[in-house]
Amino acid sequence: MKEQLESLLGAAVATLQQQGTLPADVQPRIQLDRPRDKSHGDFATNLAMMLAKPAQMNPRALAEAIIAAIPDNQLLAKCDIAGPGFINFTISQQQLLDQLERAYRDSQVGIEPAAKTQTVVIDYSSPNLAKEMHVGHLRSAIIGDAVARVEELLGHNVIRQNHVGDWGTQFGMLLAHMEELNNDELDMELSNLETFYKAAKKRFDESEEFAKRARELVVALQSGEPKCRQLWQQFIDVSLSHCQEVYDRLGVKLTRADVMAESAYNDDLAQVVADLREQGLLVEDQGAQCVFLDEFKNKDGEPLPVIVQKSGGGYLYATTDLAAVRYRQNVLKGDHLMYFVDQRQSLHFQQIFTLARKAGFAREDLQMDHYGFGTVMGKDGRPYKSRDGGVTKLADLLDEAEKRALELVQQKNGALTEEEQAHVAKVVGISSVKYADLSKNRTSDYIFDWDTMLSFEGNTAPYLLYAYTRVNSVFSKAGVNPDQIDAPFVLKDEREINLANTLVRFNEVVHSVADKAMPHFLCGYLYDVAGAFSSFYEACPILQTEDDSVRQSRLKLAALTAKTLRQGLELLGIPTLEKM
RNA sequence: GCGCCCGUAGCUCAGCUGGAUAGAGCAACGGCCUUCUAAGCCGUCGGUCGCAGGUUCGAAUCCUGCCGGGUGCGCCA
Repeated sequence: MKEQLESLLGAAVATLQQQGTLPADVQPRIQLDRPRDKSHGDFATNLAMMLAKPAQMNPRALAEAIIAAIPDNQLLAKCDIAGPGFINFTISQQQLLDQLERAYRDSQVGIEPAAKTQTVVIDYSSPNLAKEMHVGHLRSAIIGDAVARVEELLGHNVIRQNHVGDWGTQFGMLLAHMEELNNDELDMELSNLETFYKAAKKRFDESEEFAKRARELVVALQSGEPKCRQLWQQFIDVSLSHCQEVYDRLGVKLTRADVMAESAYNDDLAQVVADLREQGLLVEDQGAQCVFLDEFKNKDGEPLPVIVQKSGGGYLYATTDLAAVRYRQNVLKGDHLMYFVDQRQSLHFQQIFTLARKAGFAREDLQMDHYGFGTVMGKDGRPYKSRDGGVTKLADLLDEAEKRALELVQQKNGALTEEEQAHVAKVVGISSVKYADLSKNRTSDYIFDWDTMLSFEGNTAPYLLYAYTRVNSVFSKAGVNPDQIDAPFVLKDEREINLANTLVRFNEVVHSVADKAMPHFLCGYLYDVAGAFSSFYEACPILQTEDDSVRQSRLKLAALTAKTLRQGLELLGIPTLEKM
């Protein structure tokens, strides 16, 4: 709808340019808003005010000319000029009805594929395997997964990349600790990577001999010593299965097949450095191989180096990331590389992107974007910590979410069987954590608060899930198949109209999520849908209605609501519940 | 010191490329269950958009300078 109107306005501008009313050289960006106030129509544009100056006309007069130049169409019922020169558009009701009908019948709920489809490589989650996943790993996994789902639905070829850290220096320490344990001890200790890491670290700090062995093992590992590699592989397997458990619980779509570990690039690192040298980009500084980029300055205003090889000969994460860019472009054939990594690494990624282009690793038209996100904070406004002050393991966090949700379910709905309660608690608990994260602006820090996220009021997962079950119960009560309502939509009540207008926005919202990699747009939208439905549900009886055509229409509105909520939540990686 | 992000109601957050009286939820207060799930709905109260300038017909939004917070800046990832 929005796009259609945009092209109508584009045509109007072109006509005015032909007529000489508007100078031919202006190329206005056509801006369309959804006015908050319904008296301002369904859409509004400030086009006349933007063009008033170049046209040397008063905005209201120009607005009239624009309206006159809009081609004949089925879309608009009314165009009004308001205020200083806004044009307010009212969409014809037939158009709204057609759109609803289309969404109702469409398997994608009216979401149109992207104009041009691309291969999108999405780097997300990417934890360090040395430790168990903790709170800090939540956002990348959840946000990245939601965006990946959206990109997929829009028809892009999505390739997930879990760039796990399995190659750093800390693995020496872990391997040294593994060596010291017999098989039984090892199995036991590996069951909790957090304590295993701490134990290894303790040995490392206390024993000089151990530290020496740890450093030897790093070298042995990276040079491919078989015994050492075998030990390492054992550790990685354990750590990856911990990750997989978390992904499965979270409903994050990553699998082992998406793992492209840092170690996988090992063989290419020397080549990366050699290529940089060949390009004349490399400078040796204090024994390290560096590239100095003029774009980035240090504290003295001098160019900042990207170190690609340590003075000892070792490689760094910058080297690996450069190799990864090359792999994603050349092997995976990516058109767009997306990185969902903590905001704090933004300088690093800017350097990598700049350098990758400069070195010719990335084509001019390769799109690379770092989508950073803020920190998860505790209620005290400090980064979220567990009670003992340490980092909270993700597995423990999810346990607590499910536990708290179960308490709620037990006190709220005694009608469910124990089994049902357990299922509802799992879904509600996990979804609450995810939704709390997804519903906030990606770039800002957010405060992690159990009570707010598990509340049934406001923009929360429980509220949305509940709204869905209310819709669903209408159909189970009526014994009607929501997909087979063969009657037209009839919109009379203002709450019906409001719900309908909300439902048809789905397509543009999903596209804006993809454009900006901002899932919270979708959350806000689904909250609007649930709110519009709840108001409708209170005010407009469905099953008790005498008039059958109204009854059918309301059922159909409910069906489309359910469909929209289900699809929207699925894009966020949140399942729906039939009852709760 | 330099770079990036942020500062909106008592609290948690929206506010999309500048647009019409700055919006939700919580909290506070008041209504609505013999009727489709009240885990809901309806209403009232609440703001100098950190401060000061500037650009503009129009600024929470863009620019500059302060104040306050976060984070990053050579061999960790």
